[in-house]
Amino acid sequence: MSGVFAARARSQGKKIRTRAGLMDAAAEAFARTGIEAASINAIAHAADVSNGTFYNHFRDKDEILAAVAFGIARDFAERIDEAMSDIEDSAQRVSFGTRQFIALATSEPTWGLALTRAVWALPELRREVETFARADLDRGVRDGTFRVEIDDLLVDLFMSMVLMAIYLRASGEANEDIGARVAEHQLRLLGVSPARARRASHCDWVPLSITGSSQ
Amino acid sequence: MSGVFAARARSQGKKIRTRAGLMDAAAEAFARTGIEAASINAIAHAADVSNGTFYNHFRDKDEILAAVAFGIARDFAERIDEAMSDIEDSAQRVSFGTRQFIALATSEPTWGLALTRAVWALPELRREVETFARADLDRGVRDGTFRVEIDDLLVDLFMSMVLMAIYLRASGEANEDIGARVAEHQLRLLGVSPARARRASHCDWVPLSITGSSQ
DNA sequence: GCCAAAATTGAGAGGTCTGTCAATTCTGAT
DNA sequence: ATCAGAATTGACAGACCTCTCAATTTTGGC
Repeated sequence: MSGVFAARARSQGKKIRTRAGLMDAAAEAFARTGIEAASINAIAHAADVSNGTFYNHFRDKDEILAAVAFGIARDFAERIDEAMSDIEDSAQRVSFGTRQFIALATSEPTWGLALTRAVWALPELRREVETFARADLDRGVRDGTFRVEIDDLLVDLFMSMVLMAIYLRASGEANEDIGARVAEHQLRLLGVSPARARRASHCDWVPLSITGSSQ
Repeated sequence: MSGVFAARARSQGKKIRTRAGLMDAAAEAFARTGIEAASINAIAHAADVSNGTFYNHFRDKDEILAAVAFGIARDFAERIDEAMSDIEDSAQRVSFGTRQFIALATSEPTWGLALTRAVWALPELRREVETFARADLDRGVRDGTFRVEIDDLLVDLFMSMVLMAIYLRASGEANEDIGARVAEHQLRLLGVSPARARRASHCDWVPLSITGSSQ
């Protein structure tokens, strides 16, 4: 029942394993109660260490929040990047990225919610995720698939749409096709024809899942 | 230097004035430090009353949060509704609503930020604002201006775009034309032609402002 | 101006949280 | 197996927070 950080650190030395356990406990607490309400005492207790040990690994809550959030974001980006390495069509790449990002965040709600909460507390995290997303948007403009100028605002809006989708999914207000529907809206926003937007976003796919792909 | 709730309650009885002072102080605290970090002690102190007085008006922080957030949202909705009573064109109405909402939230950043923070804590608040926005979307579908089906997801996405715009504006990352640009993206998403979307969202207008219109 | 009712005050009980540190236990290189 | 250094423990000081309540001040209808 240990988390993803711990699973990945299983073969490492003690210090790294303890750190990973704290990060899993923190992600779980951030997701369940929100960042502010998660106390260091509670995180340490959930990780089965004393509270003093927390301070041997992190200076304060901000530091573990950054470690957790950037760790999750980087992990998501790597998985998605790898999974779409063989997709050439820009519209397909954008819709695939959106769908997979939402699917990953949903397959491990702890991570998804922790991420949506952290984005507003860590502007740098938002920029890092957006840089990742922007590559495929620029690509689509270069090859003529998209007919709008890609600027910071557009990328921010895409981000806000994905965050809303993760929130709706995690709170039970939306079902699993929300990723495809958000992707379709995004493609229309990019100037793709309605027919092609629908085709590119509702095609068959294999959703990634955190637990599934690390095994 | 007192806030908007207080200004509006100036001619009322003492109890109402004290309550309004607490609500202004709370909005200010929620906007500056976030909802969780704002303590009741600090709110009472900022409102120049003792902490015991707080409990004479509100049961706890949730109750004052709801009062503040619904108060702001209702105020925004009324002002915008009135200001666009003579606009007939559906595309114009939608873009006007978006622009004015962002302009109002920006003209009083305290209110704008308090609102964006409260939306995630009060699902009922989000639904109320969305109901207000949805009327013009449905109208546009009926009269043939918009060519997409309006469902809950679409309205949620519009909301997320507006919240992102308010956040960017309040954090200094965007300038004042962001409202028009967001409105333009929204119209394109609704199936309006790019040319008409641009025309309807970038036209001349008179931005509302909280302080300005109550005087 | 009077005075009952309403509103406000502020001290404090009881609770939680952060961050520290001396004492203890564990780890892994030899 | 040994042991020096690394990691962990848990009690605790100091800070802050919520909510209560008896005492005090203010309000506004007459």
